Amino acid sequence: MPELPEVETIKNDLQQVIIGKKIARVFLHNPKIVRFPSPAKFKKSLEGLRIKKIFRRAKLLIFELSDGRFLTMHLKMTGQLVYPGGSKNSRVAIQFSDGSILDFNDQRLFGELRLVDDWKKLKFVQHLGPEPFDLTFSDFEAMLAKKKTNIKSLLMDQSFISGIGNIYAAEILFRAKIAPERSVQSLTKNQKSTLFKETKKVLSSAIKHGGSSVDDYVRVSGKPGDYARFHRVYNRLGKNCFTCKSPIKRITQGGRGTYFCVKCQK
DNA sequence: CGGGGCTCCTGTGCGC
DNA sequence: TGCGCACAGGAGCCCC
Repeated sequence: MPELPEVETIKNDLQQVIIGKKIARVFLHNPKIVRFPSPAKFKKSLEGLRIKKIFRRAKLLIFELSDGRFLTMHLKMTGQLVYPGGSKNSRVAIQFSDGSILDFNDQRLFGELRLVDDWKKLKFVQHLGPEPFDLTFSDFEAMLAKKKTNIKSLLMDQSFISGIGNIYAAEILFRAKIAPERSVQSLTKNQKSTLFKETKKVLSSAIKHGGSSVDDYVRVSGKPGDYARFHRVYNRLGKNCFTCKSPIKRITQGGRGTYFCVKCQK
C-alpha cells in the first residue's frame, strides 16, 4: 500500500544510493511484472544503461536512464524496493556494474514495470489529477465544485487528486474532523479549507517520517517507515479514539475499508 | 462521463 | 489442531 509519502520516501532513499550506477544485468524472476515492452526486450534494453535521475509522479516511481528513456515502477499493494538486495524471493533484480543489486519484491504480483520513451505519454499518467503539493486552495475548491461523490472516495480518486490512498484518506479526514460519507457538496467552505490544509500537513509529515509501515511497506534499507505511530484511525477498528475515547468504526466505501471516529468526524 | 462491482494475486487471520 | 474462506486494496476494465 505505498501511497505518495511511501513512494516519495523510496525515491529519496534511492537517490542516495543508485544515481549514476550502470545496470549490468536484469534478472526477471517473474516476467509478469514487466508490462512493456516484452520481458526479453525490457531486459536487453536496460542492460548497459545508467540511472541518471529518479523522480515521482503520484504513486509512480520514474527512473531517467542514460539513453533518455524511462523505467517506471508502480508498487501497487505489496511492492518493495530493497538496496542492497539479493533476496531469492525478488520478482525482478537489477544488478549494477559494481555487483550490487536492487531487488523488486512483490508478494502479490500486482506491481508493474515499464520501459518507455516518454513516461508522460503513459495512459496511467494522462489520467492523473494534480499533485497535492501543486494545488492552491482556490484550485482545490474549484475541483470540488464539480463533484458529487462522498469525500473519502474522492480523495482516493487518482484522477481527482493523485497520490492519496486508503491510509492517508482516512487519516486526513480524521484530522479535518470530516465524516468519510459526507458528500462533497455538503461541505462548508471552512471544512474544505481545513481538509486542504490537513491533506498537505498529513502527507508532508508522513514523508518526514519515512512513510507508514503497515503490512509490506519498507524503506529501501529494509527498515520500516516511522509514520504508522501517528495514525489516528487506520487499522484501529474497535480501539478508543485518541481524542474522545469512543471506539473507532469501520465502514466499506467503494469496496474499501474506511476507519473513522463517529464522534469526532461530522 | 460517473459510479458500482469485478479482477488481478497471495499471505494472513478468523471461525468452525 | 487444521481446514477453508473472507479479506486486504491500487488501478484497469466492463457495464449500466
